[in-house]
Amino acid sequence: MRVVLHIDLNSYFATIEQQANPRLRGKPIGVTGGDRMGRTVLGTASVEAKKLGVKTGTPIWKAKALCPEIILVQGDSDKYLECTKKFLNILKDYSPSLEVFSIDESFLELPNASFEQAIEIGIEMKKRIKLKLGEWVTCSIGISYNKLMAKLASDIQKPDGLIVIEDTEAAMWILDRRELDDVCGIGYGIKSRLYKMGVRDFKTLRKMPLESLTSSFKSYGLVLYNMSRGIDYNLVNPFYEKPEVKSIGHRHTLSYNTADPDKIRQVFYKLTELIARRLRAKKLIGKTVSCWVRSADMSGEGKQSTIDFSDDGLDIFNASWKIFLEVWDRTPIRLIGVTISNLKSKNPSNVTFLEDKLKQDKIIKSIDKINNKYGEFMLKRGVLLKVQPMSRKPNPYLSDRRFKI
DNA sequence: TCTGGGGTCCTAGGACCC
DNA sequence: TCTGGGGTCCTAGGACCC
Repeated sequence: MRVVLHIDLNSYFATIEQQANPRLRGKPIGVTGGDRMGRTVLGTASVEAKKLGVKTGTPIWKAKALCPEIILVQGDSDKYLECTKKFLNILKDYSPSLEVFSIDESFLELPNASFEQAIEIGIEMKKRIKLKLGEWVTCSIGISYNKLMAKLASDIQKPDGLIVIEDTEAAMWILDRRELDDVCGIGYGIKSRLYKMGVRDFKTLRKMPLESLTSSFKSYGLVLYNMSRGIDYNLVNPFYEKPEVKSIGHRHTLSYNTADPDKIRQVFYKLTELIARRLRAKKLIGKTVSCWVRSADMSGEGKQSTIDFSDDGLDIFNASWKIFLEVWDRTPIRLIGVTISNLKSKNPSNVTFLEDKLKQDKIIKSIDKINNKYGEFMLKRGVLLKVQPMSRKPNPYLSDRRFKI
């Protein structure tokens, strides 16, 4: 039996702010991003604010309406990252199998541990987190036999919880008392599709034949089928094996809707330059530029196109602006988003690896071609002589680990 | 005055090459 | 001249997470 912990820092940004500033403690606070007015939403609501119906993601104007005494605090991402590092350093002590799920959530797998030992570790962890990050910083820990149920378990008791779900029987008992979208992997879209099929809870979902789920949801049908039974085969992905970023993007909601091309172009310049700066900081270049536009009625449209690998803001601007002009119907727009994906390292050593691989691929192809034509043995020897100098170097693609570092 | 901003993953079809 | 099938790249679109 696997033992997986999910550790969730409660109202993270808010508790960090309350820890840093005693005057905020015990009060409803909301942590905001950039601007405090207009069309922005809360990054985090404190426990006190949550009690008054203000949730993370509530628009600021609405938070003020629900809770006029709410104190808005400007968020400080550097501070949170520093705290997260301390948090992860504590978790690392218990197992190398640590997956960083987000800035305030992690999975930890304890090989060869019992649930009793996991509970002890959980209690100790909580103490150490408070000691290191401050008395106000609490976490909810879920312990179970897979990631799905560990995450659900940590959600049950907030703040400062510790819940264990030991087996599938307990899992199903709990699932039957939760909403479909309480589970990680079911969001608004899938929930409403299930509702239309007459499935409103996990009990009913469990009765659905696998075939009818796969016919509606394709491969995700099996995931749903398993979910309703508390089954989840996903492994904990250790942080040191996590691949590099796959895409870098920015979106921005304008402070007011506009159809003024000059204003919009200014935003594009800003977004694309920000993206390019981040690419350069990570020594990456990207190939696919996507642009997404949201109209005043919240409907959206987007497209993508490919460019030559680049980390130049102007290249990204040109590509995204071109897409925008194709997509834009000249009505006022609300949001602009630009993302670059298909990234690779600008690092020359990696580029030579890449070229080596391309060359090797070509050679392998020609070997195969010749062999298919003339038979396996005779001609292989001749071609292999040519490959020799190249294959003396270990192929980095044979070892995942090497390639990722 | 409804609904931010950072991401990831998956599917499917068409183009193109061998 | 009429074909199969595998693989890769590109694009669109959908769904999910925090």
